[in-house]
Amino acid sequence: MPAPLKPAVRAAETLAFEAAVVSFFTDAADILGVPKSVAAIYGICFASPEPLTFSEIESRLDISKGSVSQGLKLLKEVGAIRPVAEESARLERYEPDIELRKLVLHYLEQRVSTQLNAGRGRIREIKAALPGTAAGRAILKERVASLEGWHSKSAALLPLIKGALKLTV
Amino acid sequence: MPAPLKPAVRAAETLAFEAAVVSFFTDAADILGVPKSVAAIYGICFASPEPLTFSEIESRLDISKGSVSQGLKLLKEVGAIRPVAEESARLERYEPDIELRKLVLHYLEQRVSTQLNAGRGRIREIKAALPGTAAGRAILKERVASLEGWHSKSAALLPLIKGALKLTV
DNA sequence: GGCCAAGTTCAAATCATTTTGAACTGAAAT
DNA sequence: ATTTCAGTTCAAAATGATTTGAACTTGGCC
Repeated sequence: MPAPLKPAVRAAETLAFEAAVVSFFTDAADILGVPKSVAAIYGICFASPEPLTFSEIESRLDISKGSVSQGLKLLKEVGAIRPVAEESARLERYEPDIELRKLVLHYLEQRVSTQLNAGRGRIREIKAALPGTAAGRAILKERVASLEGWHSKSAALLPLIKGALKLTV
Repeated sequence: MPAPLKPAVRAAETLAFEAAVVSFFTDAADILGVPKSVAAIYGICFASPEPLTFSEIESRLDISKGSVSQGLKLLKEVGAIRPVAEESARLERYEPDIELRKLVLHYLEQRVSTQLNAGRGRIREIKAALPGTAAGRAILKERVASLEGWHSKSAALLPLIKGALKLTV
């Protein structure tokens, strides 16, 4: 029976604090475009002053190993958490990148850029062949022009936003 | 056997055009935060120079009456389409609000504002009780401050974005 | 009134996404 | 060489959101 260096039972205030932080992130999960479990993993790391191991994350959140593994993988790829270099330790520990911008950039990259690029092709198709009578085509032409306007304004804005995120926040 | 004023079989080019426009919007559906069927309904209205009736929408998209009913309801509420005033006609016809801003505003209102407000409460909770040792609390304090910074910057930005959408686009 | 056409409602079915868990891999410990 | 521990993989289960369809309402017309 080894003496527990770290009590498995943690203080009630700590648990409450963790719950509040995790909720903050899981509530935001769909705006950030990540599954709840991923937001929760980020949250639990955020809520701990010491970097956490895989199994600490698993037990504090009570989610499956599979989810922890996949979630950590995504968060590492995106740069939202990073392994803490600790020479001698055999278990990797993770700490959050304290700025949320990595998660936001990931979202912009995945969702917005992807859609803008798909849109570019669609608009080409659409402009290529307006059907119908002359009168009808005139109306459609105007609509498609407004679509194009939207599209190109968004496309122009996106890099600016990305740039702003890199600087500030 | 009544003479069809409007042929049920429409030109292939028209069908292709509609398909391209509908795809444009259904691809964008999740960025806009609406179900695909709703995006499709908006798309089919957008693709028609003449305003469409309920049953035209239903048959051109081949979706159920239930979905058309719910989709039109949402789009009307949001102001993304509007009934065309045509004095004598018994069937309502709908045309798109050609600016996409209604849909975007709806999204900002629903998702972003909601989350920002929920976040405000959470942050209060979180700040109220940082747990742990003094050293730990110092780290957490910094993290929470960064969260708060994010939150308040987003909250400040949102009305500006809404305002910009109302003016331009 | 009774009937039909147009649209609404909502519970059940479908579909997409996320999560689980059990089998597996690899690497250290004995 | 075997055992054990840490983590990965991926097919199947669970969950959550969307869509369907059938029963129902409403309003016009005979």
